Amino acid sequence: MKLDKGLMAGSGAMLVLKLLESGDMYGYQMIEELSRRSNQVFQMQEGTLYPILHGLEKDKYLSSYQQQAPTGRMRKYYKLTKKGRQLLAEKQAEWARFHQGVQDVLSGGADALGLA
Amino acid sequence: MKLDKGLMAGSGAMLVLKLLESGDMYGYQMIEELSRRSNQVFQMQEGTLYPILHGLEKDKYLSSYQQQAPTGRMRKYYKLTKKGRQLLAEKQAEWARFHQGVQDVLSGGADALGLA
DNA sequence: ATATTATACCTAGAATATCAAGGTATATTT
DNA sequence: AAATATACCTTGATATTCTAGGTATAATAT
Repeated sequence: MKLDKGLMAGSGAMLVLKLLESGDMYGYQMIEELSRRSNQVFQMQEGTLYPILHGLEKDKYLSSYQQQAPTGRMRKYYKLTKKGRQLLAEKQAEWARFHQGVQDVLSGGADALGLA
Repeated sequence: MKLDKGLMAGSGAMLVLKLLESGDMYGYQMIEELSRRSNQVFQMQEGTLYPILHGLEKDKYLSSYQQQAPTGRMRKYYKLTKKGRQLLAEKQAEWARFHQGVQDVLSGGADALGLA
């Protein structure tokens, strides 16, 4: 990513799962789509993406199939499984919690506005 | 943290710097204060905190001094330097960018609402 | 025709950050 | 006197990303 490497850690899988929620995609496409949807904030590297895809497929969060592109080239498409949708829901919930925690701290504490 | 370990990666230093913006603190206190301000979302481990503090001090983002507690025990207080304030500002800006990117993707893409 | 670029997949090794689990020591509480 | 809370620290394991390669086909430029 163009961002600090550390920030991305832990979110990569969630973002990939999210992309696939809108339809099957192949790896190369995911990198472009992630960049597009994030307004070029995320420039995921192939060396980041492929290990994520292989790990998610190994654990049955994704399935894959080969399909020929109009150009004749073969592409490996990934599809979200039911288990994968569940994982996405969990990761989004965890992200919400994490994000709220950060916002609370950055705003001077959860009780900074008299909520204590 | 109670959260997925990966999510925290990259934010630890920012959170520590943010705590110190409101006043000098010692390590043990930071862990409690971070938990309090985040509504118990962040339970930073000592093995995470102390290396962060040592690294930030080594690079002059923090300075430290010893002070005796009312109990008689010695405490090691950390203080934000000018350089540290600058780093905090940068990290907060980067967090905002990152956060916006994630929100854009989770909401279906930056142009999901017709902004394309 | 040939060379370069874009597409499309992959992996190995290095760097970084967190956590688990330990250690040391003092103060308080039981 | 023993157990717990406070307060500091370090080592090694784990996880994630990135860098930097590799392979191969299709499209474009020279």
